[in-house]
Amino acid sequence: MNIGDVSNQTGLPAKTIRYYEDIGLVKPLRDDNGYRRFRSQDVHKLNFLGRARALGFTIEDCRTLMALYEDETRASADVKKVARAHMAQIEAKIADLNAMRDTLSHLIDACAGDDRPDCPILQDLGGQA
Amino acid sequence: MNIGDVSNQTGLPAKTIRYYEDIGLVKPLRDDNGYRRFRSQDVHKLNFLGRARALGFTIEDCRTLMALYEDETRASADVKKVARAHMAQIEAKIADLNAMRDTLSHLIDACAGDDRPDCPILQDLGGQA
DNA sequence: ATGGGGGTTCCAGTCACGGGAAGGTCAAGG
DNA sequence: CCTTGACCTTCCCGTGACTGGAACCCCCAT
Repeated sequence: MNIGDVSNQTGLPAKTIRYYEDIGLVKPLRDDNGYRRFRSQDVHKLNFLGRARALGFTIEDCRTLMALYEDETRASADVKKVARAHMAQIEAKIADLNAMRDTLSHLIDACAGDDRPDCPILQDLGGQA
Repeated sequence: MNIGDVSNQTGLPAKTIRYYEDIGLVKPLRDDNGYRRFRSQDVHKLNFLGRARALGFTIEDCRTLMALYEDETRASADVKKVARAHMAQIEAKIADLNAMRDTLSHLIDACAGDDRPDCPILQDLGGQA
């Protein structure tokens, strides 16, 4: 399989797949003409990576998870630890964003949104809250 | 005021303040020795920027908001528009993160987290959901 | 004179790619 | 045989909003 087919099958852009090879996440073979040749196990790996990335794991997390995936003697505790650390990050981010949203929501509600210059949003940013 | 004092007053790292000058958000004067000299209006601007950034506005949004802030003839509608667009982005991000968190939460709950290799997290990532 | 705590510039790195240039390869059609 | 067009290759630059660090200057106190 060439990179275009793999891209279609996995939904990952060809650029991304090349990048993943660059950083050693996947190691396709090469044809005589220099084209990458992907085996089914490569495609499987890429699907794994795509799903992990979709869950927000960093590339380094993905590397760790892949290693665990391929290690038959792994302990599921190690996987869970990575997942929990990541979820903590996500929850922290959600909390941040919720705080922003709440503040913004109040400010937006308080703003007339007409052609006059008075604006509680700018007042708040300017420090006269 | 030198940059260190401004940094203390605004809570912004000196590096960040220099960066804001670089991209034209603030224009402090210079002393004869080359040191930046910040007037109170510069400090005020930096506080404005700090608050806007804390609400998650991009630098470009900040530039726009600052321009509106300094324009006495602005229409509050323009400010509100920027704020609403930003809030939409935030809500989209929250939705994404909530979806990730929910999926992760289920997977983490399902994982024994012991010394055995069986792991529903890896199974899911591997495509055997 | 020396030490320490300011300040300055500039360059490189972050993260996970994306855009685009310049060029090689392959299969189909005229 | 030639061309066209769709592939593929590498390489380099840009993203956003900074952060770290090197190398150097300035000023005051001891």
